[in-house]
Amino acid sequence: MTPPLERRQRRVLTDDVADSIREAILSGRIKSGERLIEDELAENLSVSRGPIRQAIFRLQQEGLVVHETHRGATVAHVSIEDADEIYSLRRALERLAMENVCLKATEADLAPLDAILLLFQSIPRASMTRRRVAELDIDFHDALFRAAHHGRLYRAWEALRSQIFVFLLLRDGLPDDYLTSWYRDHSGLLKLVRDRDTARAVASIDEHIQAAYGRLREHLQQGAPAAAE
Amino acid sequence: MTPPLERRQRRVLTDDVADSIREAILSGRIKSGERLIEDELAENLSVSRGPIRQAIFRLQQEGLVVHETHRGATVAHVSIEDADEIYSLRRALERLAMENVCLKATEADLAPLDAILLLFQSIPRASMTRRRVAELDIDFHDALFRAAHHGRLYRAWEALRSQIFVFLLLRDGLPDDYLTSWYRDHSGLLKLVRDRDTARAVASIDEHIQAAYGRLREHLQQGAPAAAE
DNA sequence: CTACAGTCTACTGTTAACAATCCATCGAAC
DNA sequence: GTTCGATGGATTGTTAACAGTAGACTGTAG
Repeated sequence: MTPPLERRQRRVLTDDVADSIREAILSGRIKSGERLIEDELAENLSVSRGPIRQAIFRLQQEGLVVHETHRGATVAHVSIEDADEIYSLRRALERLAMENVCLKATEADLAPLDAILLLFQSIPRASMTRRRVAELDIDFHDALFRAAHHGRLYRAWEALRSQIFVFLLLRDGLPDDYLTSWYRDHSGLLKLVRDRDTARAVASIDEHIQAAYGRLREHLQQGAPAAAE
Repeated sequence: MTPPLERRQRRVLTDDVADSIREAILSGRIKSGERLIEDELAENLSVSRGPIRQAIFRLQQEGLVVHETHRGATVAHVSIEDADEIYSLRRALERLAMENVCLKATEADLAPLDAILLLFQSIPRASMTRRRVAELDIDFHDALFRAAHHGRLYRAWEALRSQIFVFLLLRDGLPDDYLTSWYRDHSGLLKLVRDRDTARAVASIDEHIQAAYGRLREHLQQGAPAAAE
């Protein structure tokens, strides 16, 4: 068997820029609705406008940014209707992903999932932050999508990933039972995959996403609007 | 009711360039696997490399082009595994679209669908080309996705649309029964939507996509490989 | 005070020149 | 002959200057 070592994509300025801006948005340093001015960003990051523009288009593709011709880019709002769109699409994608994972994933594909669960357990609850859980959550599902061996599906997921991350960061409390059920749910999913029990795995992830959406809806409706205007 | 006249997005050079290159690929003027050289395209289209680059990234997003850092872009191949990916993802998307259409589409959203069916009937069979049917087919489904009022779903569809179009163009025959069933299938779908019969509409479009995939598979397996190397 | 037209500024869209990278070619060493 | 490393040309990544647009601002008329 040929070792499948892929050509490592060189990192290019646009990549760094996109990471920086994404991080600034996710960390809240740039707030929802705020304009992204190319010159300004170029100055801050000591880079010309070319890579900035490309990065902005990429972030638009990720749904973090809205771009209008001749009017510039602004950080996207996330309303409750957006949550509806995001989670309904996510549900369809994760179902398909799960089918493919059960069918095609090798043990090597599943190793990262184990690693994430292990990492989760190794972190003392006291030092577990909302952000940390969100990262592990996204990483877990990302690994799942990778394990599906379905390039186009993975790219559709990429267009949603950051937006989901935003929602995961919204809640600020970290109830103890949430952490327990987080581990139970995810390791349960992994177990079903290892059993290659496609039907139940799909049903289970469907339920998983729906539950997440339910919690989010509840939070959005009672709490403040999703993001400040 | 406020007239929902949206701000019309100004067309910008990148848009024209993307259209030109897309058309060149779809019409076969640039063949699968061929390189897209920025300078060359810039010269041909009398435009600088900036818009060319953006257009290439957009086409990559549409799946028509593969881009590698420092190595340039080439027209994507479509193999039988790609067909698998494309149609499985398409199936998931169209199901979700159909759900939303049955739930949310207004009569105004459905008018374009009527128009397409009417147009189909108005074209004499003798002058019906493979390309023409393919366009009507894509337009029909595009209108369906629009009617779903689900921005993110629509964008996921956009990332697939051109690739599906490529497949539709592959077959060269146009059997008479294909044309009859084309009309029957599509008008049947529209009828179910008008009845707001979500369950059957979803089942029906699912079948519709699966059948299309079946025909494609058959063609790919017996005929030549999907595209010349 | 409100509505409208003209100007002005800040910003995006576009261009062309510059820098860095890849890959094919060639030659030398083994 | 084959493998390895250097050289050069072709092509992409990056930059900075130029061109055009949208929206704010001013002033004027009603």
